[in-house]
Amino acid sequence: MKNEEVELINCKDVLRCVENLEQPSRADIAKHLGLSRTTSSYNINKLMELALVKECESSLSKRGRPGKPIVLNDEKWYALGVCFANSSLYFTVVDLNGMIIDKKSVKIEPLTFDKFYKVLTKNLKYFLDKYPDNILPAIGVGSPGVIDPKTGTIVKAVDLGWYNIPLKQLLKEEFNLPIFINNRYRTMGLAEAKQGLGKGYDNLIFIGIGSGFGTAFFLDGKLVLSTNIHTGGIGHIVVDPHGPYCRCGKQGCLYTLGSLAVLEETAKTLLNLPHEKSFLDDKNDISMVNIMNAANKGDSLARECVIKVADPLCVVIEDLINIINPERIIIGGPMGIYGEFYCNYVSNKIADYYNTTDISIVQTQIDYFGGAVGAAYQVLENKLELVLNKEID
Amino acid sequence: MKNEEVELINCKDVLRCVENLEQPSRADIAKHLGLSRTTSSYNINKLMELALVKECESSLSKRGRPGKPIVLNDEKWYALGVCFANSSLYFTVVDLNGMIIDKKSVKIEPLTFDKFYKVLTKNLKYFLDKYPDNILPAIGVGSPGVIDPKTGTIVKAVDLGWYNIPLKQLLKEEFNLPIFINNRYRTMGLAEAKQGLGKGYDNLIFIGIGSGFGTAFFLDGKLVLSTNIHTGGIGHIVVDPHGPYCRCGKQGCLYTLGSLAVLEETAKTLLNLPHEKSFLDDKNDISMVNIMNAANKGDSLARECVIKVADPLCVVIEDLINIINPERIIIGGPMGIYGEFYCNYVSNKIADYYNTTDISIVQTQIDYFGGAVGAAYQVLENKLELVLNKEID
DNA sequence: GACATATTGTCAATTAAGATGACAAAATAC
DNA sequence: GTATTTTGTCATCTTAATTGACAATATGTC
Repeated sequence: MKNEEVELINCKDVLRCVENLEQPSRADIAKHLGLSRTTSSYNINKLMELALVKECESSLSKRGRPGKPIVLNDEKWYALGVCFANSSLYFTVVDLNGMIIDKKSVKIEPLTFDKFYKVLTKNLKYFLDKYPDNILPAIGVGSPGVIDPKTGTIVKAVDLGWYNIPLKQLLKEEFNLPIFINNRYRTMGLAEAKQGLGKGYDNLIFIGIGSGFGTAFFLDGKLVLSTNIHTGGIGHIVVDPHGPYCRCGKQGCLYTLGSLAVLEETAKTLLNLPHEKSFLDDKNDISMVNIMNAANKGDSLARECVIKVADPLCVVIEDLINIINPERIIIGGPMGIYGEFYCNYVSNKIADYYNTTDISIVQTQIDYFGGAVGAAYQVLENKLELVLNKEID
Repeated sequence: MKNEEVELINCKDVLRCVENLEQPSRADIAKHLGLSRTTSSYNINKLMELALVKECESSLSKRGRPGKPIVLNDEKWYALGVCFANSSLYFTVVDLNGMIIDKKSVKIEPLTFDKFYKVLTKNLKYFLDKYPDNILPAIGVGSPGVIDPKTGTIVKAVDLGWYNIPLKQLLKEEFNLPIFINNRYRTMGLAEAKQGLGKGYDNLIFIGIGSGFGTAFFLDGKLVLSTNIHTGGIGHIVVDPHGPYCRCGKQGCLYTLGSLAVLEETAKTLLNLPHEKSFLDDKNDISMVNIMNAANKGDSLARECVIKVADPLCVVIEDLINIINPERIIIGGPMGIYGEFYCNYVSNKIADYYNTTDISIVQTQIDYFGGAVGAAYQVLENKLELVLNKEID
């Protein structure tokens, strides 16, 4: 290992300490890493020069000279992240703590790749120009579909009809900056893992549910990149071998029984049959959001629809628990965001079989902008190298 | 990072080069790691003094002074591994290449923990005494049941009636050596990943099938420790929600439909009904091994039995493919070892739905001693620290 | 309030490991 | 036979972590 690398590693370790410990002093960090106070101090001073950390006022003090508490510097550097979801591009600018400084969403109409790319680049330029001295020189992206994070290619996004689009390369040529791309449910999961309901869990699954199903696995504390790249993901796990045929070639997979489309169709069918009075009777638009909201308020017809799509999800979640044994599963994406009753139902049903101290199932806390925050976290994870102008991929 | 650590890391990187490259010279290693030839040489010489590597005769040569090829030294250090399977303890002594130098198996009768522990310690002592100057100061163990590798506890081994046994601590006190413990299917998987059919695959699943089901996941090139520690593993994935009740509380899980016991019961049932002539008619003992062998030879009644337990396995394997997306799945453990037809049937059935260039399903190549070889690999992975007398756990 | 004790952050000097450049050794190319 | 290429090693240099000393600054105790 080169000396240069060693210094980078030490610096990174020190930076991680600042992130993970509670306002540590130089001495605390030295103790935590087994380094000398001198080395800790040397690296902290270097990080201060780079404006990645700063000293703040000491609060409580014990016997002895009080150490100066070090925290992430939230005044100089920001990270730019963008995520495509809900037919819109969501842009966020976050500080080093992942707190949103600026944000914007833009509807893509008509929904073509050309329009998407035009809005994407135009707004990225807008934010890069708006904070010329502050934005870390990189862009984080969350995209729908099957993404290969190494090459930065959208391998396929079936619903959009996009295949083999080298988005990373396109953006790299456009902006001459390092680009970090991952599936949008991976970036949403990253946001939850870093600052949301996944914080502190070493073994975590984030399930994103919208028109399709996506997952982010965190095992032994790290986001697993290899899973679910090329195959159908959990959406094509068979729940009922006698169920409806799917375009994947099998019958009764989760996609055919538990998707957003099934929820909406079920509601329409039930509303056309004789039924009790329902909130949904008044609505012109029988959308997922309306059904979820009605179910949350206690509407029995809506709840019947939600349960119909939640039961197949429970089967797949049980498979996930048996195979992966996560400590927590977070249900996110559009159905998770609006599905308070949906998530509670799944959580309670799983609690019938599994001990809730071993596994908790919770509703996501982040909205559509969360995917963009997670995309920005991909940049934040490389902040030191970016500020030092190291080569990244 | 302490200077000491840096040296260890460099030394380890160099050692890994010797393992992974084809007889590299000092210069090859320097090039591969981006180090200077001086540093590469320094570390190789250090490793030679520790008797972990050695020079061998150069074979092919290009223009210029030929480098001296470096290989693992298979003459000085051995690793001791033991695995409990098939009511027996399997002991192996392997060299640094993982080649078996010495082996022994002992049947445990009666099958109690006291007897197990007595035979275990007695034979470990035997091998430690037999190679007093050669055995790396550590012991690798593969055990049935749910194992927590961090604490080294057998959390539960239901079939044996063992609960919360601190095996690592017991052996540590007995031998005063570092102990590495993992589930036996994890150690079998490790052997396959290191030297068998899993070599070269970054994303790999080993499924061990005997009285129960166990798995070892290798993701992004590393054995995942967190999965399947506390829950039922793939054995309790529901295949048919209307199937037989299981002690896990659910109906139709893999354990109730695809286990060794189901195979044997199915054979007994079919043999009592009117049937074509079968090899099994002559046997007094309708055991898994006999059924598998008959099926391998083409016996139709035996094949019917095998297919009955293979079909549920296929369902679970499809789940695994959808969730994990491995490049290869290796079927091992007793049913895998004897199940040539069984494995081929599963492989062919999966090939109907998935592209065989994306995913291959193969029969294990290692026998019962493989679990002990894998257990020894746990020691080999720490050989440098062990020889340097570094603290391990 | 005075003094002892504890802890922090920094400095100069020391130590250690990787890099550099030179050079002899040992092969092939022409 | 000579030029060319590549290897492994040596002395020297560079760099970053450590050590030990010391001033600064807090609390605890009498």
